[in-house]
Amino acid sequence: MIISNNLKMYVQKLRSSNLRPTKQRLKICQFLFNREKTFHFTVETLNKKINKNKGMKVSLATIYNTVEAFTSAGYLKEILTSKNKSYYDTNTKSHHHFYDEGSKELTDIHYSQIKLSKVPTPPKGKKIKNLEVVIRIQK
Amino acid sequence: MIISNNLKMYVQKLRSSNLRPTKQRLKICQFLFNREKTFHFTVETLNKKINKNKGMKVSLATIYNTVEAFTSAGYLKEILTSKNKSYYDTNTKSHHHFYDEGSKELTDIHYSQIKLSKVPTPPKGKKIKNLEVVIRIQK
DNA sequence: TTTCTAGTTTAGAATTATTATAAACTATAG
DNA sequence: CTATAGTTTATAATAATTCTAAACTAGAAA
Ligand SMILES: [Mn+2]
Ligand SMILES: [Mn+2]
Ligand SMILES: [Zn+2]
Ligand SMILES: [Zn+2]
Repeated sequence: MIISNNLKMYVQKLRSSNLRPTKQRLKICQFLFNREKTFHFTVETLNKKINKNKGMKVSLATIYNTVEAFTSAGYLKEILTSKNKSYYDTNTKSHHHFYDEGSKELTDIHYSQIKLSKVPTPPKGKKIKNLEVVIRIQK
Repeated sequence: MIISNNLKMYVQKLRSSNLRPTKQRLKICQFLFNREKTFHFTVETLNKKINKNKGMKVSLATIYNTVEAFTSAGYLKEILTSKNKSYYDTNTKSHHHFYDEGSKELTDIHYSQIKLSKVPTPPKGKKIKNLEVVIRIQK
């Protein structure tokens, strides 16, 4: 895969969600999606990594806006683990996580690695939106 | 059960955890623990309910301090559900929850109501701290 | 190509949840 | 009763996030 091809791909991807392919968004796309493995992050860590090298600076407000836009568009998934801080995941498929309370890091658990053989029915009028497990681990 | 007996009980309970039985703490104990069913709350809702009636006012700082002290003492459990807001539970036994994204309310699921027939081993050097499931529900 | 405009970026202000500070108050040991 | 460590409280500080409004820009239309 060649970088320029990726760029074109991201332009398509953004356009298809009615998001203009700005240089900020493309930079964030390259950073987030041009990788082999799942990436888990907070806005704070993403901001640091995006603005580490001396290229064009992306403002913190734009990082927030973009993460929100990408989540709405289905390119990112929000993972609820930690109180007071939002975590995001480039793996948008349904899957589970380990959450390390020490390092505060998430690790994927493939969906098939956890089997829920008994699940309660939700209260009437309500349906299950999501059944992903977060297993808290520590030393 | 008579209120005055409860009061004595809470005095014991607090003393046994090296917490002085102040009138603020006893008021919060009465409110939280003198009830049949599990109570789920945030600091915001607890503060409102404690200070609704025209009795002695308990400051927000004390609500925070007390919830923290009771959680450390094992009288309350923190439930991680919502980003950016801490939820607490008077049911300190290991159990699961429904979390309604609309009403933002928690409902207990008894531990036996969910069966995890396959659970991955944690990364080496790490152990599972907690395996409680939060099932997100919506209309 | 230039023009127009809605969408976007940005710095900074505002908001929300929580924690820290430090002075006044109080439970309780002696 | 007195001393003192623990507690409460108003308020300030911090952290994460959202809001605001002005400057900027992508891309449609002229
Ligand atoms: Mn917070
Ligand atoms: Mn927050
Ligand atoms: Zn993941
Ligand atoms: Zn519960």
